[in-house]
Amino acid sequence: MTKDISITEVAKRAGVSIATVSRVFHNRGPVKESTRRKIESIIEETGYTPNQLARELANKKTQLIGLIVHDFTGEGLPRAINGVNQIVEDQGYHVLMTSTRGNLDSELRNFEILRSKRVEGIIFATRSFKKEHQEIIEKLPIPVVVMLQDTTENGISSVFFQNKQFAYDATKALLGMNHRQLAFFGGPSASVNSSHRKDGFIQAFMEAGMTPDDKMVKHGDFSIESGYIQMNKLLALKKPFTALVTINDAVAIGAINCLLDHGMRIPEDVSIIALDKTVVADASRVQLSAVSYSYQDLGIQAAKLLVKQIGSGNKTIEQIKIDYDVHLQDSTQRLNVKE
Amino acid sequence: MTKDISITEVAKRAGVSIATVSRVFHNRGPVKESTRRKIESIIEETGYTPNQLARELANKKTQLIGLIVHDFTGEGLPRAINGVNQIVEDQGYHVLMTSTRGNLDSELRNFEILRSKRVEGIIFATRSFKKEHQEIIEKLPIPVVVMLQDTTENGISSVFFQNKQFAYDATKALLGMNHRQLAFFGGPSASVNSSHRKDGFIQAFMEAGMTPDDKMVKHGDFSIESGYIQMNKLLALKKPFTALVTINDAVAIGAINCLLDHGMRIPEDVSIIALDKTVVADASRVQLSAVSYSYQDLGIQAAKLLVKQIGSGNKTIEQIKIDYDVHLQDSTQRLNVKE
DNA sequence: TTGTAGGCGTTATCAG
DNA sequence: CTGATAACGCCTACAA
Repeated sequence: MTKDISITEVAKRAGVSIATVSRVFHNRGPVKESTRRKIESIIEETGYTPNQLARELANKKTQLIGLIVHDFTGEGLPRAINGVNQIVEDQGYHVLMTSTRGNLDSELRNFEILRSKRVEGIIFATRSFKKEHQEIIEKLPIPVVVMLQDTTENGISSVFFQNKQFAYDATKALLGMNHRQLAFFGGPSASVNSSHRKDGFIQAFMEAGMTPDDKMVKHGDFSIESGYIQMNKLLALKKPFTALVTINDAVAIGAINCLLDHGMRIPEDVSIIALDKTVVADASRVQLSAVSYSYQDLGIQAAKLLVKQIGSGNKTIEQIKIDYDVHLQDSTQRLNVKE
Repeated sequence: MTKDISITEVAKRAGVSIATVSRVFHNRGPVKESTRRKIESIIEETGYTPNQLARELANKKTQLIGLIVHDFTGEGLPRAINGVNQIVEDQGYHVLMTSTRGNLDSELRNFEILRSKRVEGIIFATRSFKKEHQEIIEKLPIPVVVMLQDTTENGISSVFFQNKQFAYDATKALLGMNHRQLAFFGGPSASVNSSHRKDGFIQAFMEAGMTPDDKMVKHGDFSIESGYIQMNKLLALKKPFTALVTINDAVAIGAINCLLDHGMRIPEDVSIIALDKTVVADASRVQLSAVSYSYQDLGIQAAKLLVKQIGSGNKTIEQIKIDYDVHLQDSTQRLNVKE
């Protein structure tokens, strides 16, 4: 339980001025070898650590970046946060974290709080980007990078997944395997990412000259249980379908479990492709065909972009799209066309 | 892109002294109504936000707590972090987060960094608590709470799960169902928590008057895949067993999938109980019997304890054990004893 | 009701 | 080589 000691105290004990102590501590400027040693030994025995607050006040640099997220759970976000932290620490920055529970007021307040803490930049992850966000960000004297949403139109840099694009690709893959009766299990209808994925699904569908049946497009949340429930409802409709696109792997597993419980087989009876692949996918008894993309990379790119903007001082708007892969494994199968 | 403005600047524009501006901003002390309005309008139009650094320097309070974790991923930790953040923000504190990738040097360095940032307390989550940690913590002028390990013996407050106890209870439950040939799938042998759970398993086993067979105790990691691999190895031994205790639900699912792939049935052929229940458990086709405890609560308790210690200024050593439940569901079954 | 001034712990500039 | 001293932005007596 050593108490914190100030540079003045060290100087006093060494019988020198604080300027000299500072020089010794930072190895800069000339110092006579004997006094240097004297000071060093005092620093050692007192356990002196410079007060970063004072230091930061003096050079107007906090080496802090702020992070605003809904919460810290979920399959992907923690990985993204990890990516952010990794990059940021490598650059000598630290992360001040805040969570908002998705509450708009809380989000806006967090921008204020982080600003008053003089963070040098902010990474903001949100499920839905609103005008209020844009307004507050515009007034901020520091760069902001949005994660998970494309905010290019709002004049703000962002790093995000290509939701519509990969949903389109995945759907095309199913169509290419001769499937024509497709279902889609989305997330909450309020989720922007979910609706973009739905858009991709529908676009591929329509380009194939078909009109999607509203009844085949369901909404739930991102959980395994939700997949199970949605599938139960779908089966109750007694409408034929040969393939399914799900918002993520958890929902796919729920759907698969439900199908298996009804005595159906994957992929013989139904082909399934998931639009997100996390560790949960490993739990599937059928190797899941899925679109995958790296949350870690999402965080890394966001952090790199932010640090770059902090360094260059300019706020040019950049847009970074994270790559994805469509992996076809055992849960999808070519449909034999019966004439 | 409003620039940050200082209190001096506001005072200048309002034609008053900074003391008056301060009074207005904090609503304290008497201020003439007209000058108050004048100042308020200037604060409004300049978007003045007090510089927390300067403020904190002046009152020697940062309202910051530090968090040191291995990384931000995993099933449980993000929930714990969420719990921490929730409590801490409610109390007007903020969290400075650092991750160490399990590297000892990095852990020690993070203590120094956080200290120099003058956080008022630290929450440290680690997989193995070492002497080096103890030494550095003892020298810190601020309270530290360790999460996930019992560090009472090291004279440091901690909040943790009752690993040995619940492993013992779970094993007893199986023994109570007449199972006598038990296997145990642990995590990495270096994991302290894993070895405590193994201890509980072995103790229950020995209390029943039996000696555990080393071959039936396996080590891997915490993943679904690891469960699958360990089960494959176990089956290769061709040793009979009727029940299995796994380090967590993911490993249980891997083991179950492997058993199902070998044409065996759960729980008819093997009863399984997992020593941790997270969202992954939902993916199991057989409702998993498992021990469950709240990671969120772990974080909440740790944060509450830390805030309390910061407030009271004393560093009394406290120990908080998180409660658990043993839920017996469909993956375990009473064994019919054949005479 | 308002202003002055010292202090918080550093950094940095400029004399000695 | 070394030491004053003015910032940095704010708080808080204490004076006026």
